[in-house]
Amino acid sequence: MLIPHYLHQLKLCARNRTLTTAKSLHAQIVKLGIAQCSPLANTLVNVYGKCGSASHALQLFDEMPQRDHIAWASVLTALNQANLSGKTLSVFTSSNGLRPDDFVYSALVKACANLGTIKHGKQVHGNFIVSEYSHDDVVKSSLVDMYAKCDLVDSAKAVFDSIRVKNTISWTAMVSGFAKSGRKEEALELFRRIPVKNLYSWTALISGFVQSGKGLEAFSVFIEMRREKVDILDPLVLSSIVGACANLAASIAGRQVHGLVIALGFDSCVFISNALIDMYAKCSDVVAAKDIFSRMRHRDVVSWTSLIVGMAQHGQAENAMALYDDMVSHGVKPNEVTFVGLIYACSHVGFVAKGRELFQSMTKDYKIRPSLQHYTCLLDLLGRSGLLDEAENLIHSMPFPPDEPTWAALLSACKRQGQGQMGVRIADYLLSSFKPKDPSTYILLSNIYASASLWGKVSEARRKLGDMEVRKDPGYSSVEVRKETEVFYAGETSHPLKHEIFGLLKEFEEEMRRRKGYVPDTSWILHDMDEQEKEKLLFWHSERSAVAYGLLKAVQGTPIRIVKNLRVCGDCHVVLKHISEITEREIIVRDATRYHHFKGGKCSCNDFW
DNA sequence: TTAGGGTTAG
Repeated sequence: MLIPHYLHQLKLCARNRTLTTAKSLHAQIVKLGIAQCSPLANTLVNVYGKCGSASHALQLFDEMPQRDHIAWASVLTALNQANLSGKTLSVFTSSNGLRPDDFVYSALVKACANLGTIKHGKQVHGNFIVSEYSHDDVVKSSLVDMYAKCDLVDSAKAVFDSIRVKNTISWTAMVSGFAKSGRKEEALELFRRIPVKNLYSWTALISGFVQSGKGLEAFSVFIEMRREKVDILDPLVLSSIVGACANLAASIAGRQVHGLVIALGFDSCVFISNALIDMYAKCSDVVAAKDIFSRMRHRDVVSWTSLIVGMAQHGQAENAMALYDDMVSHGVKPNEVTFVGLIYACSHVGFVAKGRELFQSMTKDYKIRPSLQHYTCLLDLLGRSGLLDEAENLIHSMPFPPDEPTWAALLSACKRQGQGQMGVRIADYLLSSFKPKDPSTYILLSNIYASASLWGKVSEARRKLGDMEVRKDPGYSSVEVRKETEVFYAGETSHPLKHEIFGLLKEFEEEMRRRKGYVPDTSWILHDMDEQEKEKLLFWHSERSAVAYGLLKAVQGTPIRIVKNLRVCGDCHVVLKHISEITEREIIVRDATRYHHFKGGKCSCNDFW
């Protein structure tokens, strides 16, 4: 009677993740001398895994005099659950020829999925196919998940089609694969065919859409889910939908979702609070982000990092540094994302020594290998501070081939520092052998050639940009005024308030020309047309109409918040600085890559974008 | 004993 009793108690521990109770039960089992009973030992391994203690599971496994397939499957699963899938594969390899059963196959496939090692994954799949378990639907479900996680959605679909009895789990794995890879129609079609949907299926579709940048689609599915009255028993879907608000910079929707989070009682969940910090920061409301952070009772590295990155992006470098010191003194270890934020902050205020120090500390104190992004951030910092040779040396010494943002960082540094010769040398290389894909790189190239009077090359850069223009999205900006969002497209002249908007912008332009010596910088327009036409295009850039509308309609004294799909051009950047000074209003613009807080004639990006 | 959904950069 003792053994069934302990098995029952241990299963309760596994369900409730109570490690202390598991340890005390383990001690009693040892004292009673029944620890060698293999169902008990295997269940203990399993419980330790579920409670997140891989070391206990592994120790127990090592001490087993005999190991059956259940023991192997339990320890491999425990290692997967503790996020140690590398160890899963090495423990299996050390088995010296264990023939996997269906359970072991599942654990191995999951390990490959977690690690993203498709080479191993295909090997395991091959062995599975020729094994006596080759018809097992559970293993096939994990294979669907593995291929989906490794971006081989068609392979996932092939395995999915071979599953004889599909259940909600296998359907969900496939829906998740399609949604994450941006295959919207297939994801939706498959989702509609799921006979019994649960919260996992809805979450898979919604989060997949968010991850593939389809925030609006995610929202419409979420609304449908609410309409269907699906019980939100756990908060995972909420963190995804908060993320959708963040990516869309949809602050009104974001606040509503925040309200829902509170109403459902998930506001003390760390994951959700982290997502909310990020959402408020991305909606340019750093005060609200700080408020969420300060109310949290438990914070993890993502909580600290989200706020540090938010501050860095909004030009609050000193605050970001102070928060980092605070984080370290709280004993929280920074991760690779923390350092991206910190070095980014340094580059915006020109803290060269601090940036170099952080870059070194990352490797020395925290054993984090710098990624290409860390190098690009450091390169930005060096280039911006005029240390162009050091920046170029860094490009040659880094252990990665430089990508387009890296070259763009060096090029824009050359332009800013007036290093025409170096700029032309790099531009020549890019144009002849690199094949940039970002239109803004061609604008940069064209500007560099123009300042060196190399007109032939200017037109070559323009021609290449022209070739890709067909695919370019039309520019638009949105502005939120009194809980309503108004969208303006570039060149749009059909708005009901067009006369008021035109009048206000004309007034600003005249004042800027008279008092600030403003001359429109038409080098940002690369179409072939006369100067007057170019100035007209600049005048109707969507962010200007949006700002004018905001100034006409928003509550006096409140900041004007703009979200733009493309990057703000250099001329609009100058104009918005002037407008913020003339009107004494704060204008906050989130463009495709950066945040700009215009206030009193200055911008938080320090004219670096 | 095995399979599905979540947060920070870009």
